[in-house]
Amino acid sequence: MSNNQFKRGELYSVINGMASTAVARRLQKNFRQAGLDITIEQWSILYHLWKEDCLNQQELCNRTFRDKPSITRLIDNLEKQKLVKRMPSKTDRRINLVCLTDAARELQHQTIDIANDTMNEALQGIDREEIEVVKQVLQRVYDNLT
Amino acid sequence: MSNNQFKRGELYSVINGMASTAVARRLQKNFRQAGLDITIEQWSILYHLWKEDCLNQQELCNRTFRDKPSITRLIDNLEKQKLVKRMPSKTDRRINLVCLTDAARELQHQTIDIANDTMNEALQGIDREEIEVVKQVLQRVYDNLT
DNA sequence: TGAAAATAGTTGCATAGCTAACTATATGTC
DNA sequence: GACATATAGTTAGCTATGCAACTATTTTCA
Repeated sequence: MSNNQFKRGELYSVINGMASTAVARRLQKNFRQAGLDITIEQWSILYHLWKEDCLNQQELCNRTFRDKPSITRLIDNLEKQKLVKRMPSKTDRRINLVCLTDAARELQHQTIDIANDTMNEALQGIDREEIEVVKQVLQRVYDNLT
Repeated sequence: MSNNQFKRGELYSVINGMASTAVARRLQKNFRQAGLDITIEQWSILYHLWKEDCLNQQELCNRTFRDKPSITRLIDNLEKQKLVKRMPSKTDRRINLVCLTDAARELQHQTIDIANDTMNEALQGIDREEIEVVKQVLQRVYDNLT
């Protein structure tokens, strides 16, 4: 096979594995070192609820790019840890609203600095315009496939 | 919290979730539609072996950014499907060399077009320089954290 | 109004991820 | 040569992911 044929595969490798894995692991490690018993996946759910509380599960699917069973189980685990509570919607009985507890609101203050520090570390030496390009390209990749 | 405080988190969200999930799912779907019973994770192992056969497991860890137990199980599953074979190294008895079978070599031809088509679809409307920026930024993110 | 289609969420099953603890072999040093 | 240390790989336990099939509601429309 020519080298050319592997260019795309290599890019797949880059987009899919490397950076995201490294960032995720570092963030997880930094949470743990701060004594916070929370996974980055759980954090990413809380992150969206901190921006807008009491989203339903489908909305969390859309915003986190996960499927419904994944959200069901993440919410199960977050409920076990008393960080969120499922509240049945009054207008549509199919819907669960996922609402933050006080404990989760407290967690926001504990994690936001860790997340910012981690991303600053990850983005060291990369300038604003490059970051902008990455965001736009990844957004377009996503749009191309959905 | 100010909007500013969430900029980094948002970028994390973008790098970590969106594009990579979308590409992975599409690739998986395209494999399945072609009747290929293989996961993208398994494919990514084969991808490295097609470039260089008979790597040991630790080397596969390094090249795929996975940890050792993950590789152990991926190789377990690939062996079950008769796509690779563990060969004990003759010079160092701690080491397994992971070598392709004929079936896996055949699979290369069946999957390479699917992978290329998928990446072309994903990268539609994105020009070469932008792709270059993304690759370099993600590489630097990785380097910053390792 | 009543049957079909759409939507929200759950459950079962398989794969994959991470950490920690473990075995086995190899290396380095006194 | 022997003991400490490093390295390769495996196992166990938990969380997370994806798909398919399922239940329960709501909406659509003939």
